[in-house]
Amino acid sequence: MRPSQTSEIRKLDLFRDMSEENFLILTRGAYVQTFPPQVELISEGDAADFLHIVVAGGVELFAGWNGRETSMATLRPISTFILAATIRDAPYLMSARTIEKSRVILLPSYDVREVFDNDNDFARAVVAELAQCYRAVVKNTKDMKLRTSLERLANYLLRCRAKNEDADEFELNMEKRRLASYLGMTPENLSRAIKALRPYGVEVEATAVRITNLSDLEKLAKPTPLIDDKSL
Amino acid sequence: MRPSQTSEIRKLDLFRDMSEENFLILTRGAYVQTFPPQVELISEGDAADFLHIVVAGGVELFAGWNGRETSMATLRPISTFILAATIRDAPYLMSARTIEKSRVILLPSYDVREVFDNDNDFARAVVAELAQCYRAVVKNTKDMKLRTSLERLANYLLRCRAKNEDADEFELNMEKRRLASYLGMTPENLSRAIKALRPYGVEVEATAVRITNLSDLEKLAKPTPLIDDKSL
DNA sequence: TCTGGTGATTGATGTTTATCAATCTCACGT
DNA sequence: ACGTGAGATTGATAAACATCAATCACCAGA
Repeated sequence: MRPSQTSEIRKLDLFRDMSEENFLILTRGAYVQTFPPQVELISEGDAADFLHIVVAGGVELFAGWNGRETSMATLRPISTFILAATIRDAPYLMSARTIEKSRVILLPSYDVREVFDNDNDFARAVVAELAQCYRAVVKNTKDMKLRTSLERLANYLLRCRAKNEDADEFELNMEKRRLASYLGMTPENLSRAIKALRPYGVEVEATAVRITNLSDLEKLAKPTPLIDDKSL
Repeated sequence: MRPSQTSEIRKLDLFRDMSEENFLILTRGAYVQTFPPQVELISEGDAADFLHIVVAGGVELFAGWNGRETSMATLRPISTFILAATIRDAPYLMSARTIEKSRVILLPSYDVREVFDNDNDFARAVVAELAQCYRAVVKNTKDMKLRTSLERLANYLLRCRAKNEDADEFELNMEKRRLASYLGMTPENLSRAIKALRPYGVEVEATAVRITNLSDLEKLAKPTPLIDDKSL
């Protein structure tokens, strides 16, 4: 593994405060691989052999049961995934696939656990990361159980807007079928929900979104930091 | 704080490997309080001033939005709750109320974070706990998004059966209205779902459940460790 | 023992959401 | 330019689920 290939993950909160020595242990057995779109990187139920890090492209986490499938999250660089399974040495609860051409770093779980056992700062960084992930999933559960699909879409668009520096025009960064699955609805229902938001000042054309009446949309969406604020 | 009142939490994974000295720091400012039923211990949005531990009774975690409310989890002794908020010094994402007369230990978040910063074993124990909680919420999300309400009920009953040493007769340990909310349905819908499970060998009378045809129920429920196995 | 109140159940009805089928759109390779 | 195919949209229908209203069952307190 050439250092140049792994140095870009050094700035992640998870690795920032780690000694160079331990970082080398972590990366000595690492792979960097580039995958085409739609490649299944991991399958739920498999042993967690590697901690994955997307450094370019995009990765979808999804889960299936009884012939059904649902999108759980979309990861953009630079993000780690399945840290919990790696640390606990437990099977993956979710599958992962590339959604476009992507570069992924794979750190052997064995090495991650070794450094975790010996590097106290790393252990604390893992806590911060896991606590963040945990809270994100709790917020997601609240979104799912407390809101209708129309309200979920409205709030999703407001979150996108916030992520784009409060720009009233932005691009959806995923296919509508995947967005629908992420929001817990069918593609047909998403189409209709988008039309239903037009009276609230939302114009969607292909992947381009324009919000023309923020206050009306917010009156419908009723966003709250306790569900919609990513940093909280 | 008399040691006798806090010694019972010593056996929790979270505290088991901690030095006596650090345990004393953790508990020197602790409160032990007994609450009647239906007392709201914490409200979502509040600052996380204490790490809570139920040592007797029962506590419900719930969340609200826009006049709606949903049950997120039921905690039985001995369980900690809102560890993530305590560690991150962030506001609670969920509220908590007693569901019966309960005894609760409150450890000041400030002390928890102090010990967390100084005790490496405790930091690792926190990782284990958070990873477990994270995976539990992910499983819950999969349950919600991939299954119908009938399937969720069927699998819930199978999980109850497993928790009761695979006994085919057991008691529901919560009110039906709360179970309904936890499962993401209305009380009326739960009533009908229970009736709909009768052809699959499920008899429910008040809180008493009897499973008379396990294989039929399992054929409907299709349980999977990746959603239903608590230890995984 | 009565009685008030809370939760559970049942039936009737309405809303939301999924499913199915038929286009429609558009990027892509030939 | 011309098909081709995957995703998106639309309409019609069906299933799932919520709501509303009316009992019913039960138990804690007078």
